[in-house]
Amino acid sequence: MTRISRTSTKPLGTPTAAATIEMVAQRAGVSLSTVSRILNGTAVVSDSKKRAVEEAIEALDFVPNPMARGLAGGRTFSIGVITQAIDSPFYGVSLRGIEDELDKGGYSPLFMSAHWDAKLEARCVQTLRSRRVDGIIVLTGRLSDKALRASAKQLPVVVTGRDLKAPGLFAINFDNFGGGLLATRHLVNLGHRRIAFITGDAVHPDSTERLRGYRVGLEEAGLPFDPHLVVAGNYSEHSGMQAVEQLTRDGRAFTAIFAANDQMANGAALCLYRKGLRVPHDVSLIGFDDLPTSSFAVPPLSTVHQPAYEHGRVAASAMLQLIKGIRPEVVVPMPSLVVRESSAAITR
Amino acid sequence: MTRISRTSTKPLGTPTAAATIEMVAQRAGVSLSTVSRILNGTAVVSDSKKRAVEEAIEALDFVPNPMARGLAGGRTFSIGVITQAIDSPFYGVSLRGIEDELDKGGYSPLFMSAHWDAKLEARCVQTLRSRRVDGIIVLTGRLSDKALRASAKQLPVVVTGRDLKAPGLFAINFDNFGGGLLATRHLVNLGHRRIAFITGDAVHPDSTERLRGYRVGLEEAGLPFDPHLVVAGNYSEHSGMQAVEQLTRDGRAFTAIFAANDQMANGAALCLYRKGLRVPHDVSLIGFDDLPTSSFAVPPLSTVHQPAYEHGRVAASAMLQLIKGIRPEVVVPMPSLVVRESSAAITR
DNA sequence: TTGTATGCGTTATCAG
DNA sequence: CTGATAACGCATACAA
Repeated sequence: MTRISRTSTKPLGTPTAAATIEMVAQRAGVSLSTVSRILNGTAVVSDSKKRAVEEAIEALDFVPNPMARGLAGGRTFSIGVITQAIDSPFYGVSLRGIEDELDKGGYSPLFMSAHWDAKLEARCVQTLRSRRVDGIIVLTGRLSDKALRASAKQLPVVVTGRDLKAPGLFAINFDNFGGGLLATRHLVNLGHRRIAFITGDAVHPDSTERLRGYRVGLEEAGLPFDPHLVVAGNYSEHSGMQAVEQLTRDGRAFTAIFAANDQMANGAALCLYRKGLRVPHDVSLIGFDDLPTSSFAVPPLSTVHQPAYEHGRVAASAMLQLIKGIRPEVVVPMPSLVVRESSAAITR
Repeated sequence: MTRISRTSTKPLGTPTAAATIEMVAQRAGVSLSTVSRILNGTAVVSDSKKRAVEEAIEALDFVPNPMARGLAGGRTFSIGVITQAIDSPFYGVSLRGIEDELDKGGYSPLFMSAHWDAKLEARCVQTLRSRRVDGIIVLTGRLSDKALRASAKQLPVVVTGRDLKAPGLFAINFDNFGGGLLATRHLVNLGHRRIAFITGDAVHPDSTERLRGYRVGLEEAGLPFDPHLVVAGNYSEHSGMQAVEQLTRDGRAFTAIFAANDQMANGAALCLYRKGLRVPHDVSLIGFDDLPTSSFAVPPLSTVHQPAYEHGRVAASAMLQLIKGIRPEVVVPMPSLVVRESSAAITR
């Protein structure tokens, strides 16, 4: 019977009894603080001692205890990351970018999902703060700018998808307008004149920016803006389906659809399929985001590529700089058009 | 653990510097250790003092410092979670389950991606241990059973997708065989007699189990097993495409395809589409996993539903029990058949 | 350049 | 039941 007992007095043969700085110092024949200095590069240390310490560290397989480090130094080397859903197909990629970049700086991410709920998001911030994270990265949250500013007074904050300026706060916005323009121009160039637009969640600035890109794209081409061709979605596949449903129910004539994200484009594609409308023969379709799965959709989806992984890296990099006390300087990656098989020249 | 602050007259950001136990003790007129006891339920405390302390905690908006707790108590209240890719469409849902369940017990997950690389995975374990996590959950990793057993000697380990028994180790396996059987029977019942199978990564037990389900399903129906109809994939969309490519290039006759996961099924669907083969009219298709997006595929994909969210919850729950020192007792959720529109009765 | 001493916020071990 | 007090492992002023 294999029963785990925690009460017993360690009969387990612990191979590595977690070395401490003290042990390292002893083995290297130096003081405890010298080891600490070498570890943190806090001060210059003689080469000989340095070598001795490094050897001891190696030999003892020493790894600093983050807990003690945090307690003593007031830092935890962990960054809270608030995302809306840890299983989001889009943000997931960004999380990886954050993870990778943070790791370079010796930091670890602490992910929390807010599920698109401002209240929950505020709670995430609380929890994160109670965990004493050294900073918080918010991926396009629902928190008010005001709340964000308040948080930034307590600890460094990086937020994506907004334009915002405040001390201790760094906002990174991506060119949603440009992306929207790109997509619209593509459709226009293909000869489409009646292009429907499925919006994202109205409260999202990125959604309204994409819409603006659509409007300007139309304008550029001298095409009229028809409000009836703009239907509201909420970034979910389901809303994409409903949007097409509404469009056809209302008898709107259109030859192309620009969905504010790939998920809605997929929903739209399904609805079109159900109605016997072929993509792209009967209606062209373009999305936004370029989810990893979009190139395998049937047919492969034309879309606006967002470098989500880079987004994550950039955000993490900004945080690292913020922590170091320097004003972040980052290059924000631009969206680009990806033409696949869901969009084609108009046939009628 | 985190208390939601009531509607008080206090403005948003608490400018007060993080309250400590000492401050609480002072305000409540008791000793520091009494507060600790109440916080942890370590011993019985008189009701009067208890009330006083609770009031002080509320008033000071006190939240224990995890760092100090970790240092003193030797615990961190965080659980390492090793997943293969934080942006995996399938595991992402499980992560949410883990997150939610862990939260109930006052624990936080620390996610790490191993990218299907055993070496990297071993490093994740190291990093996690250096962070002093209280336990590690491994989602279907590549680590050898031996390595896992070794880790379990140091701290509680929960692993999914394996059958394994060791002290300090709890393995949760899901019924991949049953799922494979379900899918195969479905196709057989639809009248299909030449059913192709696209395997997952050969090193994965879950993949081979699904294959076994396929074989037994064939057997049950008195159908011959044709090795030529089994083609190797690696769980990626691309490999699904290649598999169909190979099947058709070799001129194999088949009326249905069972892919060992939805991603490969999607790849297969795309390849079929390119070849002018309609789903399900010309060939029926069924996947495995039931990704969130699968119900919006064109056409919506029939598949074997895996309760991934529950998987995560179950794993986390097992970990919590392991930590408490009790032998985990969990109910493992079963897979179920989801018939959508990619599978239909044979037409020829 | 190096070592010493103090403190970080809790838990745990003792006596009362 | 309750309260001192010693760890916990490290960073950091302060000395040398």
